[in-house]
Amino acid sequence: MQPLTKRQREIFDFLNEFIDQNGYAPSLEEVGRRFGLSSLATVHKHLTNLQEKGYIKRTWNRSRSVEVLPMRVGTRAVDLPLLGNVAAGVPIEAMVSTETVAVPENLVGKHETYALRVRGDSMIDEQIRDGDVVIVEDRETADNGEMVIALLRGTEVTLKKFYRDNGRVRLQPANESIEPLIVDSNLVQIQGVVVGVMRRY
Amino acid sequence: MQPLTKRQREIFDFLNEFIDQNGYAPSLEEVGRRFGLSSLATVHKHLTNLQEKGYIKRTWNRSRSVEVLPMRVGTRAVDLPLLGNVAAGVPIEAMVSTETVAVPENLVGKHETYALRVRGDSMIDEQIRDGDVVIVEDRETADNGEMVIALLRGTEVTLKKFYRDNGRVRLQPANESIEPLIVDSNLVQIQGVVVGVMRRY
DNA sequence: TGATGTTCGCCTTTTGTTTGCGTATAGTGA
DNA sequence: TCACTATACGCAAACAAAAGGCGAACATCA
Repeated sequence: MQPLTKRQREIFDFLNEFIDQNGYAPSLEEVGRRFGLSSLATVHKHLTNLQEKGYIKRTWNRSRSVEVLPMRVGTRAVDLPLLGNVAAGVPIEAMVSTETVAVPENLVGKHETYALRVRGDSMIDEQIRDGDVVIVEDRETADNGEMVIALLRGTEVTLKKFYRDNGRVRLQPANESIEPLIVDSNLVQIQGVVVGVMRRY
Repeated sequence: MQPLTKRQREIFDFLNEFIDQNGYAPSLEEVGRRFGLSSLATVHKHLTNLQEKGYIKRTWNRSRSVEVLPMRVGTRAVDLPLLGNVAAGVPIEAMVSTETVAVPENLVGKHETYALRVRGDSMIDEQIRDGDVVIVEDRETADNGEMVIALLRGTEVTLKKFYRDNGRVRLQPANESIEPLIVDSNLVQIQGVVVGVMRRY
């Protein structure tokens, strides 16, 4: 990013401060007053320079439309909907609020993807603990060993590892104290496959 | 999201406050009364502007149907440098390549932050497995129970949980089969604190 | 029917844009 | 080193558009 002149730096800092304090951007007149500038053209030119150097963004001819651009331009992230909580055996508990989770886009594939918060320690043997967020890809098929969100007999929802066993399906829990489940493949419907985990301390 | 003008900000703040307090949105008349506006058209225009800028949602011709949309924050991700591998007991193995990891910015605090790939299962009891990426905040102090990157006697580097024990320091491994380490606090130097974990399947 | 939201025309104030002109300053090529 | 040039920085005035406001008529929902 291009370096700023002294004056530009001062004005840029003021913009930051003002927006942070008031929740809206200053008008040209307000910027001018702060720096003792009697002409709005001067202010206008400064803002244009700041914009050309990539520090701010403006919408043309809109009042107080200055936005400060974040300097660290990293990779993009995707906002995934946090659809609900998942715990072994209990149906997914839909959430009321429309919460979302920011996820780096390299974790997201081409399918529809959403997030679920894990409740309980039923997946502890797979190093997934209470409170973790799992990233789920919306798919109807899974490969052996993948962790899936499975719907059993149209009611029970679980998070288990998936194995195909000649005609039947084995759902292996990730907790020693829970027995694996072997059922007919037409009784189990896969809702999604876990492609990632995130935890925050 | 487009920035607001002064007036729009005031009205938006009032909407938030009102909904928060009453559980339902104000009518146009109520908004107008609050700001001393005699014409409902004015209020209506303001709400339309707020809607166009993406701050609120309305259902057409429905009473008190204003909803405040959740702020689009943290949609960005930051590229953190993947500095190396960390395993219990072995010094951090610096990586040659300048690899980076995309991390949602709400996982990153105000300190310098970097990432390390975990090697081995020494942290398995903390649900961190081989191959996981830990997000580390560059700090020199830690609170009890935080997971730290610690440098012992200037050579040995480990990832352990940190406890202060009257003048001494206890470093608790996250693997039952490894003994805790109790040392003088001047022998251990904290290099960073783990603030997050990410795994990819 | 009463409360509420929508739309229209018209007005004033606020704000941003543009043009023209001038000075100081820092770098550039001869 | 010196003229040349580009850029930053500044002023003033004219202009254009958005933002903010009014009242009245109209539509819609419960």
